Order: sequence, then structure tokens, then C-alpha cells
Amino acid sequence: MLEEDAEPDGSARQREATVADVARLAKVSKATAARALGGYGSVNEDTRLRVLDAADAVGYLPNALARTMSTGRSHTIGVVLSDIENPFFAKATRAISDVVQSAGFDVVLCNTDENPHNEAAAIDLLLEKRVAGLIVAPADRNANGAVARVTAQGRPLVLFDRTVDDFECDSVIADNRRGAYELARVLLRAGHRRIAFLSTLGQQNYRRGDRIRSTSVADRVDGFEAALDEAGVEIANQIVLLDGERPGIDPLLTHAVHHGATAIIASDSLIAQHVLHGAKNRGLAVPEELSLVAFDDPPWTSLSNPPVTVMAQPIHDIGAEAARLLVRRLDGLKGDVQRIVMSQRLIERDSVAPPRVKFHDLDHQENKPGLPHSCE
Amino acid sequence: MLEEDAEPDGSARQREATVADVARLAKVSKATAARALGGYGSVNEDTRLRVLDAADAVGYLPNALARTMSTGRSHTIGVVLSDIENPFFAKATRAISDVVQSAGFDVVLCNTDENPHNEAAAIDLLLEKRVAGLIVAPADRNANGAVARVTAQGRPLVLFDRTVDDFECDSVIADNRRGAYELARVLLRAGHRRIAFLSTLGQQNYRRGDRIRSTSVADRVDGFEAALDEAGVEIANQIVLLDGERPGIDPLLTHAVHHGATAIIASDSLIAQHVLHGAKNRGLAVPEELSLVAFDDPPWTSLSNPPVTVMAQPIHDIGAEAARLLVRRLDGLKGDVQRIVMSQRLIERDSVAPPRVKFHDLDHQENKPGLPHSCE
DNA sequence: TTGAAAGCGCTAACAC
DNA sequence: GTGTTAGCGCTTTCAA
Repeated sequence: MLEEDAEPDGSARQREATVADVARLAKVSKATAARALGGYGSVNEDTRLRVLDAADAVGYLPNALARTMSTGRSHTIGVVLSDIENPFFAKATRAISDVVQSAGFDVVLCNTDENPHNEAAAIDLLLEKRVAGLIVAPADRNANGAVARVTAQGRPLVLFDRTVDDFECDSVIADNRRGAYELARVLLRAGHRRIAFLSTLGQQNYRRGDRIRSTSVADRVDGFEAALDEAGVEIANQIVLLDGERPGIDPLLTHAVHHGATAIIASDSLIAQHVLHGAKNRGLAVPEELSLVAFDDPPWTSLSNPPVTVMAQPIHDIGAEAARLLVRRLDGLKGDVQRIVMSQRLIERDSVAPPRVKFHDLDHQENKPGLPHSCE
Repeated sequence: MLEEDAEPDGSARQREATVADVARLAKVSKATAARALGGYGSVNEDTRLRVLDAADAVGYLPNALARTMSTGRSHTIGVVLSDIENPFFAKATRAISDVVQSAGFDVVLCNTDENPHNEAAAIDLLLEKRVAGLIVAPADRNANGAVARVTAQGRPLVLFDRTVDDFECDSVIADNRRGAYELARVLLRAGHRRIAFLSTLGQQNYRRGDRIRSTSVADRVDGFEAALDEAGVEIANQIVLLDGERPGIDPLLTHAVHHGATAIIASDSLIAQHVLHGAKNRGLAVPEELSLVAFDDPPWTSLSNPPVTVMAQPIHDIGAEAARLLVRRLDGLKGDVQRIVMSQRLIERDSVAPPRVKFHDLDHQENKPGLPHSCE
């Protein structure tokens, strides 16, 4: 038995047992005890049992930190993402954990809230905790020092959902440009000519050509614009609304509707939810008065009134593939950077209808001053 | 500059820099360098700057493991829960992170999949990593050794959403019994006499009085049964369906409908989603042919067709309160175990209608053999 | 098979 | 203000 330290509150709390304690009780050396406990080296079967008995007699619990310090291996990988409440990330995380755990690694998760500062802190934290590798969905494509630090430290890194500019790195993303293109085509085919793209990410006051911080959103906006160009629709008539810092899709919706948008592309399912709510509150019938399409396909999109047309992403696969890639790198796989791009899938439901407005009138107002195509 | 180890692939990866390296470059002792780096003790401003310069010249990154080992403080808390994909846990996790981080702790998250074995592994893992304290939603109320081990190790622990039998411990839960009671009352008032309670947790083949593994589900079933008793409705006519191991609410729904259920209580929003889907697929109109009420109030429940009547839980507060309590314990708060119970709130929408069937007929069949009240 | 001792990177006494 | 030294709990040579 270990001596017990008397606690201030009178309870007796045991000092944590160490290999040394176990060794003493089992009457062997620290080294032998450690071998028996750690299951390495070779140790006589009898002594092994004796050590194990001693171990749970003193309530021995290995110290993973000490172990990592001496071996240099942590068996832990870090995952950093922006919003665990977003079903996209929840699902991807799930996939990552499954893969990574079955490969014998533990996972530590950090939430950044789309804030580059938090992200840097999270990455450094994980690096300081000496995780074996990292999987991150970077909040900012630009000069992302924290992300670069990971590889600079020589640790494997896989980016998912988003990438970072001028940075060679394994990554697994979805074909967002194509997805947005298709979504825009659906709307265009239905006759819409004034479409708003809504996202909570990126900067406010977007002008065509601006670099949007999140590459997944940037790719979508790109595909969106490409479809419009191709259809010969004036981009100036379109409305790309990015929320930047502010919370709340609702003001964006107000803005969009106020400027004549007849259809919305929601950049994720959370935004689609807000749009549907907003439309309901405003007494705007979907799709009769406002059409809606969105990225991601959580179960509710087929249950809502109306069911919504979506671009489904292979979320599970994105996470799983990112994890598999990291595990392979951890196993020592060398070789070229891998950039995996997964395709998305259109699911048409009932949230799109032709616009009620005729656009001939509006088209003549194109140059009317004061018609913004971005939100302040 | 540090010497560089040549890597097999030809790249040159730096050995990780340590305080010793920094000290050498800054021409001070290890202790001084450590003081400057760690921001403790006192050190001359000039030397401090010199050390800091040296630090980023060699790309120094502190080793949190080593620090924890010598200080005994990890500044990290562990959270273990059963399913991060469930919006309930996603939201609670978010609240926990926020509170805990602003108190200066990092958080490590583990998913258990409702599997007691995984849970034990996760708890031990966290304990081995020497987290300062734990917040756990226990998968099993019975003789939960892993949970007990936490306090046995002298580490603060707060349970949330669920508790463990015969185990004194701080906890924050919702008043599930009352919530279920109210939900049952809504259905009863509408005229329903044959109601099915659906959950993915707990054992299959439930008989009244059985101990359901998850205390939150157990409390709900308890409240459900109490309401029926009070209304003088035969419990034998009710159908408590728990999924046990199997994935899939759908077979449960089949079972319920097949045995004449006219209303469903879904034990969480994921289940409600499945029920709505299932009803749709079967061409069953909600609420005309099947009424539905559920726990939790994610945004989609007001968007669905029909919007669903729910018992909203103060999820954010549950998480935040659990975190605050843990932080206080970590700060040394002694004193009695705290058991915080938060109340739920009924939100009536359009998913409940009177049953079409008249029950006089059915009541006479009560003793008809083969009418099960639980699912195998 | 076992033991003694060194070392992982850091902090914390204790001297100077 | 700064340096020396001794740990934290484990693994890992190297001998015996």
C-alpha cells in the first residue's frame, strides 16, 4: 500500500502510483516492472504475473505523458476544424475518429470557430502536446503560418474540406466549383436571373475576384460565377453575400430579397435552415416566391416543407480518406503530395420553381446606381 | 542552427529544438532560458529578448508533455460522450469548450458510440494522459468502473445528461422524467391511448421496471409510464421500444405501427427524423394518421412538414453548467456533491392530432395473446 | 531474464 | 538576476 497524503478536506487521496511503487511491491527492479507493465522486452511469466498483481494492488495507471517523452511516440493525432455544430464537420469527425482509432491512434479535437487566431492557438497546442500528425480544415487560405508550422516541425498534415494557398500539402476536398456550377444551372434552367449566394464565411463586401478566405466557399463562388457567365447572365445582377464576422444570416436574406433575388444558393445546411426560417417569418412562399438550393444533405432537407434541392457531399468519405492518408504518412509513406478531390451529387427536390418576376424590366436597370452586388 | 538529420527521402528535418538549444544560442543557462520562455521567475529584460530571439531562430516549440510532467498540471480536461453526430452532444460540447477554454483549459474529446467498452477505454486514455478533470455522459448507469476510476484517482469529474447508480458525483442533467410526463400528457389529451416510446438506447425487449442503461432514457420512460398510470391507461397497451444494439429506428417504427400505435414519442431529434422519414415512406400522414412528439428542438423541427411538437432541453446551459462546475472543482472548490437538474420546455407545433381509431374496440383486446409491449 | 543507470524536456529549489 | 542540480515517470541501452 502506498502512503496516503491527508487532504485539506480530510479525505485521503492516494499519490499516484508509479512503476517504482509497483516494482517495490513486486520486489523486482523498476526496469523489470516496466517491462511487464508495458508488455515489451522479455520477462519471466511468474514475475510478470507478480508485477501485474502488484500493479492493481496499488492502483497503477500508466502515465502516457512519460511514455511519450521517452519513446517519442504519442499515438495521438489532432483534428482542428471550425465548427463542430455544423453537421458537415460532425460527420467528418466521426469518420476520422473511426479510421484513426482502428489504426491505433487516439484523437484530440479542437474547435476554432472560423477564427484564424483560435486556429493558430489550437494547432500550436496540438504541436506542443506532440501529436503524431494533424488533420485540419484551415480557416484561412492566406499565409497560414500555423498550418505551415506543422510541416516545418516535420509532422504529417492532411488538409480537408479546404486548402491553403502556396502550400504543398496532402488534402482531401470536394469538387465545390463543379457543385456550385451545377446548382446555379438548376436555378438558371428554372428561369432565374437574379440569384444570391449566401455564406457565413469570407469577407463582407465581396467584389468579383476577391480572395475568399475559405477555399471551399471561394470555389463555390467561382463555380457560381462561371455558370452565370456561361449563360450570359450579367454577374453584376447577382448577389454574393458573405457574412464575415457577423452572426446571422437573416440580414443577408433581407438584403438579398430587397435587391430582387428570386433564388438563393445556401453554402451549407445551417444557412439553408436559416433561409427557410427567414422565408417563413417573412411570409415568403418557397419555392413560389423564392427558390432555394443548398450544399450538404442532412436528413431534414428531405423532411422540410418544401424538401430542398441539394448538392450532397460525400462527407464520410472525405473524412475517412483524409484519415487514411494521414495514417499512411504516419506509417512512413513518402512520395508526392496527394490532392484528392471528391465529387458531389445533385439531389433535386421541390424547392425550386420558376421566378414570378419577369426579368426584362430588371435587366434595363442594370446600370441603375445604388444596386449593389455585395453586402456591406 | 541545429544540426539537421538527413531523412531517408533526402529531405532535411530538424531535430526538435529544446530549451537547452535555445540557452546555448543565447549564451545563458538552461534555467534562465526556461524562465524567459515560460514567463515565470524573473529575468533581465535584455536577456529575455535575447532568449526569445534565439528561440525563434531555432524554431523552438515548448513541449507541453515535459511541462506537465514537471509541474503536474496539464491544463487540459477530457470530455467523453456517446455520439458527436447527435446535435444534442454537438451543442453541449460547444458550450463546454467555450467555458473551459475561457478558464484557461484545453479540451480533449472522445466519442464512445454508446459502447461501455469504448467508454472505459476513452476514460482510461484520458486519465493516462493526465487530464486535470473529466466531463462524461456515461453510457451505462450500472457499476461503471471506468467512471469510478476517475474519482478514485482523485480527479474531479462532472457527469452530464446521464448519471451512474450508487455513485456520488457532481452532475448536470435535464428533468427528463417531467419532460416525458408532459409529452405523454399532450398525447393523452389529444385522445391517444396507444403510444410508442422510441429510443436507440437501452436494452431490447424492455419490460416495465427494467433498468435502462441510459438514465436519461430511463427517466423518460418513467415519466411516460407515470403519465399513463395517472390517466388510468393500461400500460400493457403501450409500446416501449428500445433498440439495444441494432442500428435502425425503422424496424421499431414498423413494429409500433403494426401493433396499433397512434402516436410516437421520439427520445431524441435523430429518432424523430427517422420516424418522419419512415412515415413518409409508408404513406402515413403525420399527424392525421400518426402523431409525433420528440425531445430536443433543433431548427429543423419547426421547418419540417409538419413542424413537430417538442420538449426543448436547455442544451447549452447543461454543457456550460457542467463545465463551470468542473472548473470550480479544479480551482479547489470542496464541499457537497452537486446535482443540478434543469427543466425542459414544451413547444407545441403541428405534429399532434386526435387518433383516427376509436379505442373502445382495442381496449377489449387487451388480453389478446401475442400483443407485445416490447420489441425483441 | 534481470538490474543499474542514463536520458526524454521541462520546472523548481537552492545557492550565489 | 542567474546558474546548478535534482527530479517528474517512463523506456532503453548495456552489463551481469
